[in-house]
Amino acid sequence: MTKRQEQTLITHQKLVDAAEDLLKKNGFNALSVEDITNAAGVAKGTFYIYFKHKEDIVAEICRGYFKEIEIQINKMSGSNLIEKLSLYFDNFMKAVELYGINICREWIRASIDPNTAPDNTDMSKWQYDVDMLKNILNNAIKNKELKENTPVELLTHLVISQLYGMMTCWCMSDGIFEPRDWTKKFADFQLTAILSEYLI
Amino acid sequence: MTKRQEQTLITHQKLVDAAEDLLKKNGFNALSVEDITNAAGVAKGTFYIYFKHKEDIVAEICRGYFKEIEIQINKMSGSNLIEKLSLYFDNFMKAVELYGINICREWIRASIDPNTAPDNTDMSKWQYDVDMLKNILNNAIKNKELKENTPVELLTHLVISQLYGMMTCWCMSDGIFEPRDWTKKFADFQLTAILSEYLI
Amino acid sequence: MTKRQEQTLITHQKLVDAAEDLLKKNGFNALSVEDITNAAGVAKGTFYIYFKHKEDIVAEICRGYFKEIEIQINKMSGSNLIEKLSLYFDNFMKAVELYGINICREWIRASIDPNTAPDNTDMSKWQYDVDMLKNILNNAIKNKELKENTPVELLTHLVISQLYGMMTCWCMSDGIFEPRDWTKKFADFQLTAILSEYLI
Amino acid sequence: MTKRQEQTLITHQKLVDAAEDLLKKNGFNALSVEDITNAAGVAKGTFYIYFKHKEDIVAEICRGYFKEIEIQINKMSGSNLIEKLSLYFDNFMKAVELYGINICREWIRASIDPNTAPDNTDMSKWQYDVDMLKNILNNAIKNKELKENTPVELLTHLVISQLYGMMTCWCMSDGIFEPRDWTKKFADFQLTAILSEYLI
DNA sequence: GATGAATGAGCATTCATTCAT
DNA sequence: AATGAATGAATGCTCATTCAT
Repeated sequence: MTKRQEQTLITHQKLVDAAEDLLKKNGFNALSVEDITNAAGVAKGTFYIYFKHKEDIVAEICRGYFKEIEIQINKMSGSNLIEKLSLYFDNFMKAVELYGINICREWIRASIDPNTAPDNTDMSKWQYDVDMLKNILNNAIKNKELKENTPVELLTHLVISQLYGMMTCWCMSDGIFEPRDWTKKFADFQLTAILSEYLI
Repeated sequence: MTKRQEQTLITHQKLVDAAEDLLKKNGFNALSVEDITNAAGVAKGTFYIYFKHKEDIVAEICRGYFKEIEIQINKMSGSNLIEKLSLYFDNFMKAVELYGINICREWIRASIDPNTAPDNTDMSKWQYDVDMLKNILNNAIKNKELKENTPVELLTHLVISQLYGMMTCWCMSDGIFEPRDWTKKFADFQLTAILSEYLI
Repeated sequence: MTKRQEQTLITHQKLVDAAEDLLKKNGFNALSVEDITNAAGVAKGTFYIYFKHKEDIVAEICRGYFKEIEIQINKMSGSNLIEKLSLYFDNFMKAVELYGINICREWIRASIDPNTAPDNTDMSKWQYDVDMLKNILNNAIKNKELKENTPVELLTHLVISQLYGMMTCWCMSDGIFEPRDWTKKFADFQLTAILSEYLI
Repeated sequence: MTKRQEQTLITHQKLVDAAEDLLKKNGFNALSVEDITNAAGVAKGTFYIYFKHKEDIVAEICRGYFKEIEIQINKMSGSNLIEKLSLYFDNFMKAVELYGINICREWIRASIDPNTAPDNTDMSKWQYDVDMLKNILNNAIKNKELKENTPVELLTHLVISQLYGMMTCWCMSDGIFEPRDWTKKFADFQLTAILSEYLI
């Protein structure tokens, strides 16, 4: 890599780091391009070399988080279905806690708001999660862990909405609600109840 | 009531109606005080006679919706616990669909965002729901429908997060996800599994 | 008129005067809303109470000038055709000189540039002048000063383009070219030559 | 010519061609250095190796057009004065039509605006035209086609302002006004009237 | 000569809120 | 109570130009 390419990466990272910091501290509403560039120690115009719109840097930050969760999930290959789903839940919520309440608020806000990212034609995080869970359940059918007649779509939605509900309630309670405790209980408790009928 | 007091009520209602309309049509981000007063047919300054801050009118609109839900719930007094909770769910989601996606987005957005309503010292909608559900469960214990050792807090949170998760996913899917179908399935299916252990 | 309406007129005038001053001094390119409001002694936002777009104040200024010319023209009713046209020319150019080179530059610039005024659906100044001249010639035909077969359109265009050409050359020469001298010579000289064939 | 010098010429031409294209398509206001370099397929910085300022490339483009007109004029040597001037007019307007309305708008705009080209110490196009016409008339005096007492300056200005007026009106009318028709009529008609007194 | 990242001044426009009338 | 003019901070984005590589 040439020195120039290196510099480019560094500047890009400085911007992302600064934006992430500010996002964690103050949330999206208080995020301005000028604040980001000031914090990153570059000129205002530099921002627009790397991002076409203000929203794009937020999208990139979120994408980074999603990637990490995905990596975690893919490591869980060996275990059985309930363990897998429990781990999925736990990873999701661990991530949620790690990122902090403002990032999660932004995550929900952006997912809910259709006008957020003009160029963000990526599949939404929500759809992404739906697909990933469906995949896990379909694989379980293939592996004879679940019956053929399992209502994959229905179960997926129940699980997903529980997951997003946990996160949403956590944000609403301003962090008082303890997501991982409840998540664990959900897994131990509700997941078994839901799946029992279809487990082989 | 004097004629003046009447006029006051009328103007207040005109403002609320106009804001509600705009909120449903365009969502919160596109809502400006000027638009509201224009639509209501009053001067800009009049708004500030009735509401100290822009957010306050939104809070009032949401409060109206919550009230309606509460009234529905209170009518359900006769039935047994599972029926009651099923009805609660159904009413909640019926309301969600009725209000439309933009109102719900605003509802979530406002619930999530701590900076929304400066003067809104009301208990949050979320806390309100938590308390109402706890109440239902506690009453069920008193009425000997549920065992004494029922983990009320835990069950409440599981149910609430499922409820808010449904709504959140509905908004995220831009209305594709059908909340009432899934809600019904949740009630028939998951609720029984969760409660069975504690039902007397 | 109430005190309030008076104040409105005053502020509006302050803005127009300030903008006109700056336009005369620096031309359109150097004209910013902030400069205008600073010069007018009002807040930046006040500008947008009176004008939807920056260009609109320029349009209004120009409209003011056109109006004045029109008033002059309408006073000339008694005289014969050549006198009338000479006076028209002279008034036009007197106005040009009075307004100054920057106003005229803006006038030409705005007339030439189709993207200038978003809301300016007014007939263009050029078309306005064309129509006014046509009118003068048509009236002369009615009054038996000109033959029936006078090529009104052709003469109008020759005269108009001479008029605008004078103004344009004046701007190009940065004021060195003396428009009124040349205009007078044009009238004495060229106008007679052009019209002689058609005069009765 | 070395290979390097060749390359230099090629890059220079690529820039000019790209700028000319964009100018014709969108006019000057929409012309940015980045657009030019993108269209030319070179880096942004490359532009500043060839042109000190953005305006300079426009000046060069216009200069190219002027050169062409000049070449046309110089071919006309044999004919008599009226024919020569008619041809001059016709060539001028043929060029105007050929270049298109956006180039002409820019031409006028640039001629009118004194702040356009910081380094452009060239004689202006207008002055250039004035001098060329004066030259033609002075030569006619020398060749005994015109009387000694012909008011060269006056006639020059009348002719030039008619010429620029035609072009200006063409731009103002957004191309509706047909310059070459009117030009021909001007030549047949007005030119003779103006000159008749001085022709020998 | 070529590159393209970096600069930073510049600018139109929005909008919640105040307050004199 | 009602008005609507006035405020002025806030902000996303553009773009000509520079300069290290």
